[in-house]
Formats: sequence, structure tokens, C-alpha cells
Amino acid sequence: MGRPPCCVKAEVKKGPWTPEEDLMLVAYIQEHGPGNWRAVPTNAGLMRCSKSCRLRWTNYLRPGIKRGNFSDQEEKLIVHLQALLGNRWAAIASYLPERTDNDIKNYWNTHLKKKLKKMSAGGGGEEGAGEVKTRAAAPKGQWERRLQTDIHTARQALRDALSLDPSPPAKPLEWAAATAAAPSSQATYASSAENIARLLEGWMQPSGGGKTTPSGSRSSVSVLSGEAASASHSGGAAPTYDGSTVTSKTKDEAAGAVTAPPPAFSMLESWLLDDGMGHGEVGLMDVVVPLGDPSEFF
DNA sequence: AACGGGGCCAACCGCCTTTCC
DNA sequence: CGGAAAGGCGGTTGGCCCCGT
Repeated sequence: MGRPPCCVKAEVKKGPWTPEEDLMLVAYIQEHGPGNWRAVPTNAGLMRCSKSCRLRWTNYLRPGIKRGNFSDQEEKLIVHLQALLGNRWAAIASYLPERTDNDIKNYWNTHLKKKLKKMSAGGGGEEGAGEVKTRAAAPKGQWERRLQTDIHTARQALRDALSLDPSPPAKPLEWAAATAAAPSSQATYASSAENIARLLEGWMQPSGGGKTTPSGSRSSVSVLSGEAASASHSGGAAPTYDGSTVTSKTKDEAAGAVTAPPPAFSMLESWLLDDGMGHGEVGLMDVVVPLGDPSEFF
């Protein structure tokens, strides 16, 4: 309502970032690491608001960002995840560690939306194949929706990981591998699914071993060498540390959990897989049934 | 060669959630 | 426990660039 904008100061600069500003921001983050964005502008000597700094870092300067064309595989994965999760770009981005949610969102809006519309023009409805507006607009609390999709995501991923689905999505969600291999962990949502598994792990196995593959939950920030910032907006080589989406809350949990299934797995497994096998029965809390296999679009 | 239209992408805006005091 | 602040997310916009006419 009457909430003031985040940047009320008149002297806050807006618009495109200059290489100098980029340099200042990167230099600061290299030294202090991302986080505490409120302090970043003043400490880094930037006339930007904290949000702008965070956005610039996560969408552009953060090492490990892949830019340019999306591969066919990425495209299919996005379509699949969009059908599964709706317009939750951050969640989708967590499965594509090298892409930012902004990138994915842009790509969806500019390419995929049209593509799907085109493809569904023959036998499709108005709303376009991939749209899940109805679900997104469901009068449920965001928290609940999120939980539901997380649960579903966990199920889906588990199904994929176990290769029980005879017609797997474009690429098995790759997330197990991704989370295991890439310490990157833009894992806000991926880790949400992981957290579910982990919670259940703890629940079913109180004496449990805890973290399975800590694989550097917080890798070095110094991955971005000086020249990376200097104009070459191509990002680094390896996905490394996302300081923005991995908040203090999740970054320690980002690795593991799903990488190695808990021993007492069968119960969890059967529950998670229920939805995929059973079709139609109502789960823990009337989990939303995802749209059909998006591979049909291709 | 000039112009117009469309595409693309970086950045902003506003709302919601989470955390802190 | 409640309010304020900070962080995070999705939708939207503005401007640049490319391509077709």
C-alpha cells in the first residue's frame, strides 16, 4: 500500500551500469562476499540502491553465468519445468545453474511462449500450451503453492533419478547430478526439494549421517578474477557461488541430501512415486497434477 | 540509404516472504 | 509477539540493435 520504494534517495543512480560501477561492485564482493546488500552501495562507493546492486550481481556479474543461445536441451527443460512449476523462474533457474532467472524469464517471454503458441495453434486453446495461469492464479497462499510444487518437484525428480518413468522428460531433470557436481547451488528452490528429502531423512532416520556430500557448500568467492569484471560480460567458467539466491538460510544446505538417497527409502519412495503411478488419488494435500509431458510439444 | 517495426535484454517496480530487533 | 527492514521474486518497461521494406 503506502510502502515507500526501496530507493527513496534522490541521488540514487538508475539506468545501465557502467564498467566502472561493475568493477567497483565486483571488487567489493570479491573482498567481502555477497550478502548484506544494504551495506554494499555505501561500502562499495556506489550510488546505487541495494536492490540494483544485488540484481546486477545475480543477473550479470556473478561468475558462472552462461550467456547466449539456449541449447535445445535447455529449452526443453525450461518448457518442462514451466509446465511443472509455472512461472516460478527462480525455481526453474535452480535447475539451470548457469542461467539466471531473468534470462530464463526473458527467453520464455520472447521465444518459448511464441513457439509453444505456434505449435499449439493447430489444436490448442487460447492460453497457450505451456501456460499454467490458472494454477498460478489459484487463490492459495504462495507458501502453500510453493510447498505443493516443491513436493511435486521432489516426486518428479525422484522419479527421474530412478528412471522409472518410461518416457522421461527432455533430459532427466539433471538436478541430482547438478546438485552433486555443482557447488554452485542457486539452490533456493532446488534445495527446497532437497530440504524435504532431508527432513524426511531425519524423520525416518534419526541417527542419520547428516550431510552426504558437502561438496563445498560455499566455494571461494575469488573465482572472479579482475578481468572478468572488466567489460567482458561473459561470465566465468564454472558455476561457483551464488551469493544472492543462496541466503544464509539455505547455502549450508545446498549440497547433498538428494545426492544419496537415505537408506530407509522405500517408504518415502513409494509416497513420492505414488503420484506418478497412481494418477488421480489425492496425496498429502491435493497436489496439483502437472500438465502433460511437454515433450509432446516437440 | 533511410526508415519503421520487431526482437532482445538489462534494469526497474511493486509485492510478498523472511529475518531481525 | 509485533513491527520494521531486508531480501527475493515475477511482471513489466525502456532502449538498443537488427532486419526487412
